[in-house]
Amino acid sequence: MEIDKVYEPRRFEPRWAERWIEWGVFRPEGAAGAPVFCLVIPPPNVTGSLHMGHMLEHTEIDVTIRWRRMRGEKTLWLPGTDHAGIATQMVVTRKLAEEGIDRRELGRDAFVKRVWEWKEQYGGAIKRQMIRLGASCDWSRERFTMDPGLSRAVREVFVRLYEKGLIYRGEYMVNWCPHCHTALSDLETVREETQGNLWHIRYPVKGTESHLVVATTRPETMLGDTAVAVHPKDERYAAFHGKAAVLPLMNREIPVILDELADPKFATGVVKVTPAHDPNDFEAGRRHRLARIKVIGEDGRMTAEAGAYAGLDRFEARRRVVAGLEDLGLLAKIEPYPLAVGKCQRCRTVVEPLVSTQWFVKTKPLAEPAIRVVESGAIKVTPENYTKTYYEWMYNIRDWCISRQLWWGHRIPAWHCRECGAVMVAREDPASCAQCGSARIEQDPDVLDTWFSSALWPFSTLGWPDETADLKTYYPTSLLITGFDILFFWVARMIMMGLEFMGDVPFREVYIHALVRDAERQKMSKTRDNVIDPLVVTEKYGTDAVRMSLLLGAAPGTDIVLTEERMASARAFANKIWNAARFLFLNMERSGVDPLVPESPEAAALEDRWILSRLSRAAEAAGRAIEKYRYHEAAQVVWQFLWHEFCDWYLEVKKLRFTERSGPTNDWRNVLYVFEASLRLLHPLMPFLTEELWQRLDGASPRPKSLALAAYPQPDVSHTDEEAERDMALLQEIVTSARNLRAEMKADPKQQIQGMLYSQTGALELARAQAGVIQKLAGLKLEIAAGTAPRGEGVLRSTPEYDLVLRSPAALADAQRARLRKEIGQLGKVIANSRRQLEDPEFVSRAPAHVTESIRRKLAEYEGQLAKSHAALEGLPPA
RNA sequence: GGGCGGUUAGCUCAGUUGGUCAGAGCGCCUGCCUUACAAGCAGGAGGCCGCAGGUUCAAGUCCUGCACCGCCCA
Repeated sequence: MEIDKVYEPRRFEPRWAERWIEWGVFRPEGAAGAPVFCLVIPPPNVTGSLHMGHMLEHTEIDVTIRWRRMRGEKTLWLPGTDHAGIATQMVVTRKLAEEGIDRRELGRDAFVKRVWEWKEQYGGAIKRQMIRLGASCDWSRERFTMDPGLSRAVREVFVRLYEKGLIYRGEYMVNWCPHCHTALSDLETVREETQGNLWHIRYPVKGTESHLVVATTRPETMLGDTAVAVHPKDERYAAFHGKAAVLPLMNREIPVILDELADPKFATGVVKVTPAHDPNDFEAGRRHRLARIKVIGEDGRMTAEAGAYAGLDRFEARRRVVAGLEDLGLLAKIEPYPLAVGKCQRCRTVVEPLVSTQWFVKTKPLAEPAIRVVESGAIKVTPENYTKTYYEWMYNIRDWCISRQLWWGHRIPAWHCRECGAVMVAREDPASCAQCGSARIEQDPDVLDTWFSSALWPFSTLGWPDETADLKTYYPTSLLITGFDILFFWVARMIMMGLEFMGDVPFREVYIHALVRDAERQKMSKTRDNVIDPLVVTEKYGTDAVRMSLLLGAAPGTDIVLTEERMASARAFANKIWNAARFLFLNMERSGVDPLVPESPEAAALEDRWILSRLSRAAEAAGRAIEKYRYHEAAQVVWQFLWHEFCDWYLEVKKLRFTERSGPTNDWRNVLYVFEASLRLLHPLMPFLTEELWQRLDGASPRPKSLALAAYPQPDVSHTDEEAERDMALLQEIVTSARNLRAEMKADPKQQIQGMLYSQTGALELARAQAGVIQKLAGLKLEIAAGTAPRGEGVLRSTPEYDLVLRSPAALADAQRARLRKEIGQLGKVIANSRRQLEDPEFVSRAPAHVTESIRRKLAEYEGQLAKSHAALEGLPPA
């Protein structure tokens, strides 16, 4: 059997990625009555390409999915992408601009057509990448938020919510991005700490010689001021109640109003009120029935209302306004002031709070049941801490602005009658006005927020509003794995929509994964230029190694620091497994054994009983860890088992038993059995390597075409063998102490050394039975005797179970003496500790028996060892 | 301002209900090209578990305060 000397994943990973799909391995199967497990992917943007965050998310999902599948569950991972309204429109607009085409000249329909063309051409990148990385999704069920079916779901939901009064249209203040030229939801604006100023401006008070000084971070908005507010209880300004101020630069008279908007403790305690350009002022404006004067337009330029400043960019207007005030001597002072500026999540433009007519979802009624399902545990969130964040947001939820002034997306199914002004919201496009019969109706130009369609994802992807078989089988889905950054954007909204339209939760569990950071603990981002491209490192280290390096760090609630060193070490692990396989295959040939895996082991030798017991425990621990999203633990358990138990000890012992042309002995059958089971154990974590190796084995009886469909190793009580584990541990200890002594006496690695082992316990029998193994692994010629070691024979290691003595030149006495003294010192400390505890009557009377008992036993052992160490020290020739 | 989290070996982190739990990987030191693997093998060093109190027979583990760091929301 041919096998490369070094693990080279590039040679087989792409092949398996394709074959798994060809073979239909990832379609949900499972015996009748098998449990169903379904997970819908957090849909990546069609515009995007895969980054490390995706790879982590997909790896965790894939581990879970593969493990469930191997457990025989009917398992579905449903993939797809969302249409990313703003991002995609921006990308295509830019591309058109490069061709010298203006989107507006092109027109809406032609533009949308171009976006679809673009999507067909580039939108497949994510899918290809996912396939390459082995994501075990059922691609036959791939969905896109703009698919006809999902679009129908969007429309149905919109109509139903509208009919129920949960969608309304109105003039409100929204976050407006002057660059993307659309309204944004609160969540789509990100706050950024910026160094700004607090400008203190004097507003002359009419009919007096005095001024009111207002402080503002946005002086240009003063052009739209329609009031000045002071706190009703602020005595300082009592004299100004009922007066009016004269707005500088505009010479407009504006009232001094009493409102709690003004914080007496902040700056001067006087605040200018601009109802058209600030959310708080907007509310104050309503309370006091103030006019709203819009001085900044949708394009970020000053409107005609801004008088002399009309047409200026808003930031230029700011400079001019400040200069103007200065000229008038009305600028009291400029104070540096840090502030959190709202920016567009997509393009980083400073958002402008603007009053405009938008569509909103009334969220309170939807939020209440969504809070309850988490409180009641109908949805279990891991790590649990995130529930607090969730509640916090949900209790203070605000209405959701869902209209976007874009062309790419689900167009709002509302029609406006130009004759009578009626608004119609309908499942089918109307031909005429329902109220006046006029044919002069026009569809609302806006589209819906992409998250509106994403919120329906767990059921729209399964066929809703039709009652499809998939919907019946897979809803509610079992689990959602996603990042905390979209807890509000997406998770909360899916819960609300799922409850409203399916009458049930969209998923039973949510696992929130960590963030991937670089070596300096920085978040990976394009702007920081510290991203590790998954496909690049996958080429270099192998997909399996990158997966493993992510998993090893994936402890719940802990961010992952990812470095290439980690990937290199994971690759070393893969290489180790690869070479273990290579060793087996080469030796099989030599021994004339077929790669035929028996159905059950024929445990005979100690190492067989031991490894089967360890395998059973590893399978149990790995499964339990995956189930609890403790991926780091699963990875560690499997790593430890395969490398440090299977390779380091089991194969090393078996190596001694393989002889040429031996044929299929029990040793061989057991090795093959354990190796095959180990590949199954490792498969969810490292699918490519394990599949590649597994395919080179045959089964004694028919087996699935892919390892992905084989059974995950089950914990097997008939294989757990405490005695074998104890004996093997003792054997390992004997070998290790012999190697340790050899190192201490600086023995030539190739030199066989004369040794004596004395024991008065069960170790005697074990050592006699395993003498051959000990001798070979430790490089000894060993004599075994009952009793304890006599003095002064050579270097000694003594334990409660045995004394091991290696013959050595007297010159080594110094090294031994140092070691023994150190040992004696350490023993002295633990003995003193144990004694102190045991002499404390409180401890003895209150601690449970097993604790005191174990300390008593240990104390006896320590004392015995101390005596032996002393004796050995005295037996040494004088220094 | 409100909320959440972190502080354990040189680095990155585990440590599930308080009772030998002081651990892993990487790095470091020593010796080995032992025909599966130098991406390896064998051996080893290294930690008052952030600081100060408290609860308990017993505290990385529970409570309080403090210090520093990070994140979210206003």
